[in-house]
Amino acid sequence: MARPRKRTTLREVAEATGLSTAAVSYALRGTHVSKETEERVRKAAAELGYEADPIARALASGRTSMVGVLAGDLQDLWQQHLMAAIGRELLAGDRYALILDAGGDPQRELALAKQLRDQRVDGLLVSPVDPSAAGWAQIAEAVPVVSIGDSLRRARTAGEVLFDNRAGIDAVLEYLTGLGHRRITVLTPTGPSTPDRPADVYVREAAGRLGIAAEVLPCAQELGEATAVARRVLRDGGADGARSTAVFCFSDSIAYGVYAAAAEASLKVGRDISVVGFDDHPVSQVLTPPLTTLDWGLTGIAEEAARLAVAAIEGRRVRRKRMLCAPRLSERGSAVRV
Amino acid sequence: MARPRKRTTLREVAEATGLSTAAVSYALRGTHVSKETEERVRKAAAELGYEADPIARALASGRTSMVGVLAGDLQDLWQQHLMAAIGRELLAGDRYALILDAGGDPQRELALAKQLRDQRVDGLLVSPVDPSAAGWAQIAEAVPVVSIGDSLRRARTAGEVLFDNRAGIDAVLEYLTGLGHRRITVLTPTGPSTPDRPADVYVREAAGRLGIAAEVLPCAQELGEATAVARRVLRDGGADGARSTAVFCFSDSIAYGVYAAAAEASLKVGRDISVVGFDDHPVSQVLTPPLTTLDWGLTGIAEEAARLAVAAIEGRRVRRKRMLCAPRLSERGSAVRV
DNA sequence: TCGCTTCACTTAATCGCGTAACTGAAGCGG
DNA sequence: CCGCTTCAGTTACGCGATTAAGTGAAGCGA
Repeated sequence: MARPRKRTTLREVAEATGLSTAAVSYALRGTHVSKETEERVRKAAAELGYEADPIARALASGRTSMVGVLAGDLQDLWQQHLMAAIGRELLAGDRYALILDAGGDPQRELALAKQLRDQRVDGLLVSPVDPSAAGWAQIAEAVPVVSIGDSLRRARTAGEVLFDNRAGIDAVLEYLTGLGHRRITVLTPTGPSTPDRPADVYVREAAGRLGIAAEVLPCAQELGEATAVARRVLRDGGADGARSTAVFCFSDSIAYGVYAAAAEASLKVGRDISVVGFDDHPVSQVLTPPLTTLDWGLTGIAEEAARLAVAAIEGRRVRRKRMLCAPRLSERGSAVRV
Repeated sequence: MARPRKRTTLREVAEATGLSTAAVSYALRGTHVSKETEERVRKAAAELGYEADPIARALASGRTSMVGVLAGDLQDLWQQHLMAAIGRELLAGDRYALILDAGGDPQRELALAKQLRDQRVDGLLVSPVDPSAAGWAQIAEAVPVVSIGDSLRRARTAGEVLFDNRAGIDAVLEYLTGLGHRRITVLTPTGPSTPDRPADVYVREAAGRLGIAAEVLPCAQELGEATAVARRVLRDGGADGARSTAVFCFSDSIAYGVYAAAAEASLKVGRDISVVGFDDHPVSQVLTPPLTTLDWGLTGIAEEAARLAVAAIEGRRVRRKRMLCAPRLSERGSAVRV
């Protein structure tokens, strides 16, 4: 039998079995027909190599078996890591994960989200660039959305996996204070529009409480730029000219930039300068010294996000739509007593 | 005007303008109609917030504006990096990149490729797990496929971006030999079925020519496993009990594992042991010491792959369907004279 | 003025499948 | 034996577009 040029359609199966297309459609779903015809249809379908066209099915039924996964910015190593984990998690549950990258652009983020919705993805996981955008509302009412890392406050989402940033910030600053640091530089990633992440507020609060000085600086995720910023920090010191003894980076990527800048300046991380990261990327353990950072349980995050999405898709109620991840300080060698 | 519950359809625009759906369809494409009606239709469409349903359009026309990007294994940091770069590249050309992860499974790889084809992606970029699978042929005759890193030898692809592995291997082994190394361990990533990558052949040839001993060992990409393998290598030495003075890793990920194992064993990379990587992941520059590795020009790869795919989609002929990337040895601090 | 082309649309078919509504026969209790 | 339910299919329509083919009017040269 020569390989068919075009794909086999439902109609062809129907003709082969002498049934109507409807009967075949029902049969393949196992409802509405007798056991024998179902068997007969299945056999014919297998012989003809029939597989339902997902596009036609999506148009008719409005459903697919795909889940959209929208990354705010795939430049960020940790997001790459997270997306890969989510993809695997969903695939394990027999759903295809379509991963898209908004490239840090809020406009594009919404455009892609709409595109995904229009593709009839059954669910949408998003690690948002701009969680406060109004556009999320329209999207969330057309498809179950699970957000990761931030609440989409203007939308009714199907679930959230959040990080207890305050706890993480407190833990790190307390840890550093305990090691004797009194002047700390904090590097926070800043996309084009993240107007409402209260990270710097938390930092200031904690610093006040602990009686230490903390200077918050924005810093891009991309390694080259992060290195450039770190270079300035290590050279120039703070606003008043005094140099920090520790740098607390809100993403491990940024911390890598600090490592690079430190090496350039012949400063040894874990001796001349202390560095702490924020999200435990796998690479962090192989640095010299290994990066002290926060472990949020990536696997758990991916699992939970997938679980929430799948539950929403299947119309199941879940007990808790919001998971708040607690950080664990993964103490390695990059921060030392001063 | 209340936000419409459902999306506006072509028919609604037609009714609003008193035209037929066909006229509207033509008008929006700017063919077949008068200037005035085109303008009128555009205005009405904008007012009603009409956007064509991509699913319906795909069913009717068989086209979308999406390109599938299939990663062999997103565990691999370099592939994460590559996929992100490709995604950005395509997005810059106004096409959506759907990134999928085969997770290193050849079966799944083909299944996902078919899924993508059925989604009517206009093109497919793939960094294959199993380039010799017969299934690629069927896929490539339904959609233009551009492969990256390996030839899909059983399929007629629209283009290829290959790496001159032999040149890379020669360059590294010559470099290491020049530094005085005579016994080198080579760690190659081995998925479930990569029967036909002649890397070890190249290694043996080069080793013979250079008069050195090279032992080739398979090694997973994942950092934990890579570290475990490296641990054994550093402890046990080669088959005859002698320890290599250099480790040549066929991916930077694996090299990171060697760094970790070396640190555990209190060996200093770039002094007690030399390490060379293969693909210049951004992180490689921030390691201590920075990893000596091969630079294949990632940006160029992403650009070229996207260019080939887009050309094929638009039916343009390209002069050279095959690009062979030459490596540049990026000499940093991890390999030293012995 | 006739016939032919061009223009500006409309009609209608199609893409491949899902599903509500209908039909005819069988089963069955009363 | 009748009316009702159930079963096993069928008919027919819808999903929301694209697009080939058809149609009537206007334009135009001879």
